[in-house]
Amino acid sequence: MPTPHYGQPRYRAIAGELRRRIESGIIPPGSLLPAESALTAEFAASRGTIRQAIAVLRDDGLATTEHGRGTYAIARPYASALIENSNLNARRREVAADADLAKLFDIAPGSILVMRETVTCAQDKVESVVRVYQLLNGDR
Amino acid sequence: MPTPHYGQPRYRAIAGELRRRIESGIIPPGSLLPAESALTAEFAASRGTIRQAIAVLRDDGLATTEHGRGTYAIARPYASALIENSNLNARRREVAADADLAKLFDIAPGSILVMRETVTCAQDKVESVVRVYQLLNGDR
DNA sequence: AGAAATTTGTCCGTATGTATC
DNA sequence: AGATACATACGGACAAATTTC
Repeated sequence: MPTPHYGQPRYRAIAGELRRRIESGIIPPGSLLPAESALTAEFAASRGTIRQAIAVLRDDGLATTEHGRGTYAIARPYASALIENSNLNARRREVAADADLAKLFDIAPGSILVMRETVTCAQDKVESVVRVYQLLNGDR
Repeated sequence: MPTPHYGQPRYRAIAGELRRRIESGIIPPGSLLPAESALTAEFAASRGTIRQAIAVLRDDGLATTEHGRGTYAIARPYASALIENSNLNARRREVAADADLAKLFDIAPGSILVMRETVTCAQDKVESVVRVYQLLNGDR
């Protein structure tokens, strides 16, 4: 199919469906989601779209993914935040501006900023952590 | 989001930022750059734009890409000298690791890290603040 | 212990539609 | 009109971690 993104994109619809299954217990916490290949078949979507949907779940803290294993459902929709994701690059968070950031952005300390964190690894070790702070105006 | 390519197109600005990280050792030679998806998130740009930026790096001999693996930084004996971003201010500080950083680097919270802070401006306004954290000693 | 299958990670190329400069 | 950019979506291929046989 082409790409008419009327209303809701497909990956969001799929993410919503998977979210329902997790939160309703159809996919119990700690269990594996169906493999990407299975979801591809079930939703008749491309793998990229499925992976996008799963990324939404990860971003919402509803799932974690392990290379070669699969994607696990997570119990609490919140609170785990960043902890399990240290092996994954780029996460978006909203944080309070510290004094320095407040001064730079010319905002009040404690105001909310968007932070994106990227981890660069070399030889199994964390090489550097990059944190990008931005105002959260027109972001999606 | 609109498309204000004031002066410099976005993909060139991103290429410039990545170039800086490579040439400054933030992304050491031989290591992998963050994946396209990670860069997409960090720079809040579309995949096409990120790929364009990486293409610039390849073209400049600063990176090579391997199918299925990723994009590697390449050691460049030359100094950049040429390219842009005079509106970039970087400074170096030593800071204590917060809980997240400590976990990522596998060090004790409160340990000292090097932080380099870069402020990028657009039209007199602070657009984003980038903080790069690295270990003090065993740097390459 | 080793090979094969499974599964996720990443990149490649392409395509459509929308919007702005 | 053309260049830039975003968001979405497809299909294919190779790489790497894990599991299974």
